Amino acid sequence: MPELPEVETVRRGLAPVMEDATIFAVEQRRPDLRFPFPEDFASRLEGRRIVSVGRRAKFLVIHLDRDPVLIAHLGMSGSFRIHGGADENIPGGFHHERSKIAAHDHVVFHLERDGQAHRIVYNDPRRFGFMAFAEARDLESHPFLATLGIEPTGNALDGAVLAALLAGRRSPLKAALLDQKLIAGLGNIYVCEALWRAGLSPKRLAGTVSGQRAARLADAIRAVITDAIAAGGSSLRDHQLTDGSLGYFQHSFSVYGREGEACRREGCLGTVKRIVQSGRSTFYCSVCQR
DNA sequence: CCTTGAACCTGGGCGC
DNA sequence: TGCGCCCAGGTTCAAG
Repeated sequence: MPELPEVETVRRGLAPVMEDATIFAVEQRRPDLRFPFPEDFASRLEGRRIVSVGRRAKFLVIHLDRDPVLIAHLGMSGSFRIHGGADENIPGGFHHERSKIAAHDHVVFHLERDGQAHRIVYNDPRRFGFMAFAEARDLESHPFLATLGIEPTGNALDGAVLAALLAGRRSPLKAALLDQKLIAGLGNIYVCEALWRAGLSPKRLAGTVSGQRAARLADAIRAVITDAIAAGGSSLRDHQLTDGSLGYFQHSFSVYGREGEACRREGCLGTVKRIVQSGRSTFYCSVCQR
């Protein structure tokens, strides 16, 4: 899935088309994804104007001109595609059969903006993604968002904050960084990459990271997220950008997916290893990550 | 409370 | 070629 940089890239692709657009029809093509769609999903969206397309951790948060707020998660394989513009039908000329539906296209949002029609298509082969409604005034306390920790973007995540989050934790550092209650938005790829950049072992006890180590790790986390967003995210398997193009950050991976290759750190003679931690692959160099 | 493991799905790649 | 197994960006839930 899409980790934070991929979701942010998707958000930036959707915002120019969705913001200020009116939703004039929603095709919901199955009753559920990971969870059932909310009651009256299509009808509660139809007729609404989109005010903003935001993001919290890996969740897209779409504000409308009145309740509900639409929360969307891409799961492991979800993606949004934008179709249309000048050649698209506009309200009144709208025909369902005009939608060219591909396998696993689960939701089609028909939008009208500045007199032009657009379709936003949500595709998700594995259906680990989901969509939900929240009330704007209770957004922060919605079950999906209430427990999320600090965003790894911006300057809020520094060494002292990170050390406080990790203090006393008995789990491996890798598992702690994946915990969305502590830092919200990191996933398997960027945790591996940040640990390599910081020179810290994924197996180290989380609670042992403090002081200079914590400062280095906080810097590494912010840097890898910033770099990945700047590159338009990573493209793995079926993840793609809203225009169907691919992100480039995967070419910058230092350890992820590089099992058996030489460590890329200057002067390090180690080899990238793959181990399994809590059921998921960890890639790291046991020589320079301690 | 903390931590771990199973469950939810489909599809691609690989070895036989 | 076909089959079975392993693997894949995440989150929720149950149990220790």
